[in-house]
Formats: sequence, structure tokens, C-alpha cells
Amino acid sequence: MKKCSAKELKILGDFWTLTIIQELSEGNKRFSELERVISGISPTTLANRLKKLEINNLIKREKEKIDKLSIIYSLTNKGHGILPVLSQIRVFADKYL
Amino acid sequence: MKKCSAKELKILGDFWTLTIIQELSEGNKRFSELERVISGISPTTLANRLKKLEINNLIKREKEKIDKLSIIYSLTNKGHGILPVLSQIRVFADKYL
DNA sequence: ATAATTACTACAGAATATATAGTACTACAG
DNA sequence: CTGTAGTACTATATATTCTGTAGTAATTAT
Repeated sequence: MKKCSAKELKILGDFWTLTIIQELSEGNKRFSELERVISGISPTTLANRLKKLEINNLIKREKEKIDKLSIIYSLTNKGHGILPVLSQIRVFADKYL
Repeated sequence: MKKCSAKELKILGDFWTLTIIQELSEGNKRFSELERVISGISPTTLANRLKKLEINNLIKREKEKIDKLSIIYSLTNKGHGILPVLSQIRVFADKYL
């Protein structure tokens, strides 16, 4: 098997990051929704992770036009590309955990 | 898609862990070999990760009988189960990075 | 006997993560 | 308007984790 580089592995090397991607795969969400749905995450951590995900172009951050306050987060194409990785983790988990 | 639990995601939520598994998938190795082959890892970190991997039953730690000093690390069946996850990361990386 | 190698561990400082509290803004009720 | 509640965060201090460096104890090689 061809090896994954450090840079490649580092994208996934974070628990919250995977959790956020997983949640957004079920539908776009606002900051507060993510806060509610991801139990145990602090606003600081959530904000930091969202920032990194945006920088890496895995998620998109957009203001809703109707409501001046709401900002919705959604997966980019690249972000969707992570989903097969998550389903392989599932396969692993079902078999061994 | 069925979601991965926190416990499941945490197994992979670490860069060095994935790197070690990747190296061991190419053949069993000793501590010093891993140290050489994984550039940038400190002995402290390597020892800690190996310990965690052993506790989680992803790798096996065995004394070689011929040589009283050498200890070889190898993947368990469960450890091999991670490899499809790594190849999905590769697929992602090839496409988007 | 001496040097090198093995598999680590101890310790301290650096980097990172997190909780708590708070800010600035909007929305809506009375 | 005035007050209460909700939004999307940020500031700060602390807690936790990571990492580098040095060193140990036990082989093995010369």
C-alpha cells in the first residue's frame, strides 16, 4: 500500500474535526446547533475547529440573507470527500469494537 | 450514514498512531527501527503511543527468543482492520490534496 | 574491558486545549 | 422603548498534553 504523508494524516488527526464533519454530513448547521448536537464541545474549541476546517476548505461558512444573525456551516466537495473515510471507520468499529 | 461514536473516532484521532500503524503494516519492527523510520518522533512519544496501541489491542509486543534484548512490535488482526481506513485517506488525499 | 546498541524512562519546558465568563449584535414581547 | 433571550463568537487563565534532552539498565560486539 502506498503510504499517506504526514500532511495527509494530520487532516484527520483530530477527534472533534471528524465529529464536526460527521454532523455536517447530515445537514447544514449553525454554530449553536453544532454546540447542542456535539455534546462536550466548548465554544472555544468549536470555533477553533470550524476556523481550521474553513482554512483547509473542508467546510463553507455563509451568512444567511433572511436572518442577519445566522451563519450556516456546510461541507464543501472536499469535505464530502472525507465521508468514505468515516464509513471505513464505521466498518472497523462494527467489526472490532 | 450511521454515525461513529466518540470512542470509535478517538482511536484514530491521533497523527502518530496512524503513522505507526502504517509502518507496521509493512512489516514487524523494533522500537529503534520505528524511531528511525518515523522521522520526527521522540522516544517519549513513541513509547507512549506504543503503550496505548497495545492497550487497545491494535499491536502486539513480543520478546524475540534468540536475542534477549529485542522486542518486536506487530499488528494484531484488529490492527490490520485499520488499514482500509488508511487507504480511504489515501483516496481522499489523491483526489483533493 | 570498552564501546555500542537496545528499549526505554524522568524530567522540565513548550505547545496546545479547554472551561468559564463575557461581548456585541439582533429579535421579539409587552 | 425596555427588557429578556438568543446568536456567534472571543478573552483570558488554567489544565492538559506533547516533546526534547538526557540518562538508565541490560545486553551484545570488538
